[in-house]
Amino acid sequence: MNTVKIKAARKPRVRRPYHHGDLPERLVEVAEAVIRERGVDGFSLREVVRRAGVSPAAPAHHFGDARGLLSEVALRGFRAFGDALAAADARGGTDPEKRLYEQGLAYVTFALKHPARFQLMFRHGKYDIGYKDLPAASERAYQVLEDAVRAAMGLAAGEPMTDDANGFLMATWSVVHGFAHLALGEELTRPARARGGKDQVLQALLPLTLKHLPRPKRPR
Amino acid sequence: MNTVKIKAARKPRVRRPYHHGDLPERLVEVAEAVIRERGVDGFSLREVVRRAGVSPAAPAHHFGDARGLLSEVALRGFRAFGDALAAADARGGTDPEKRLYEQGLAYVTFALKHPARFQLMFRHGKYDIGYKDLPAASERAYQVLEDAVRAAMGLAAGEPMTDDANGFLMATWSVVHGFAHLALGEELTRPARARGGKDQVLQALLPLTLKHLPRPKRPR
DNA sequence: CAACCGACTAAACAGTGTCAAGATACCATG
DNA sequence: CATGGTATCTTGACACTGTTTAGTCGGTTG
Repeated sequence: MNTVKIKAARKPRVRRPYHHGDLPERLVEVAEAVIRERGVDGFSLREVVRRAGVSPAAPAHHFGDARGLLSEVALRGFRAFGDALAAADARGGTDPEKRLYEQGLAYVTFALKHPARFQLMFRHGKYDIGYKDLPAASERAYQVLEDAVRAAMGLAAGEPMTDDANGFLMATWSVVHGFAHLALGEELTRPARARGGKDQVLQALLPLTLKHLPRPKRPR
Repeated sequence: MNTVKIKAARKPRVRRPYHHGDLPERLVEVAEAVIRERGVDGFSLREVVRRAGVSPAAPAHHFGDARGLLSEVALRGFRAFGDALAAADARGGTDPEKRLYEQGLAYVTFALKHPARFQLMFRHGKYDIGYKDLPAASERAYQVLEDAVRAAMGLAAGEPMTDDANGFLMATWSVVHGFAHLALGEELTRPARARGGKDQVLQALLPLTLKHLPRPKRPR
């Protein structure tokens, strides 16, 4: 509500906002709230501007179009995602298998705790894949996984990935990614299947699944 | 273009169509073509009626609203999907591991050969989950997988699924489902990662990944 | 033949994203 | 301190979307 207007006499070069405090920031927050409540498909730029109390054309100058705004949201999602994976990796210490397990746990946990972000991140077509340093943020999250895989397969940092390592990586990634999607799609909690909510999925189903994470060094 | 009008004097009870040959059928075909070309998000009911040459309100009487039409498309997708999995399962013969491998292959192949269908099927919110016998069709596809898992884990048909069996099932499902999603999202074919198109994914990356399908009976 | 009914059209409505003009508030400069 | 200049935002409009309402047509049936 209150627009901040104080503290204008610091440095002359700081780009201070306008009517609205900091509209771009506010728009991103509101956009995230909207997809949190209405889902990625339920997103509406007009709903965002309505909540932010500005005109429908206001976001244009900052983000271009709706895709631009969603790209910013996705970028932040990838940053937070990469952070979560890196933290989990560190939690795994020096044991490659533990690092991968922790990453898998964190992967699914992130997806279930921030479903809107996660679903947007993997819904190309809703945002611009090349937006600002989104490619870097996305690639960084990927690298966290690849590094742990390299350690598990005994590959140095510079060495090229072998076919085996790539297969191992893709299988690991696929398990956690697939589990996240299935859980978010309520596929795992149908009446005929196991029941329970998100907590049950995370605490019971996920560990049962992660027992079957690929193990390195097993030929044929 | 040509509406079929011949052969009207068969049986008096057959519900014969109207202006348009068979509009419901035509709408489903066109709808599938639209999502094939424009993606699930690019779907537009008005584009469908435009191509079918009817008014925007025409689908209402047959399918209610747009969700209804997409539900029918999804239903057919699940039927074809279940058929493909069952055929692959049969191809696996009596070896449980082979049955699961073939199913995994078929799962991803279906996703890459019919991306529009597949993506719609797993995009709840775009269609009605309880539409007609869609639940049955979806559950049937699931059962094909569960049956093979039961065989692999040595469980009889009536026996309840154990935690181990469920974990094994979810892990298997997650790998192929995740791989399909990653492949469709172009995540596996980024410049930094492995290159190549769909064929390369199916022929090179997928086998590398399926090597790491969960193996039954491995405790801890 | 008349009445009926399912299938479709025509027209309209509210909602969407985006664009072209214009107004406004801040900024640096004279 | 006044004065442009410019980034920021508003207003109004446009084309598009899905859905509803009322009406019309086609074919069958009593």
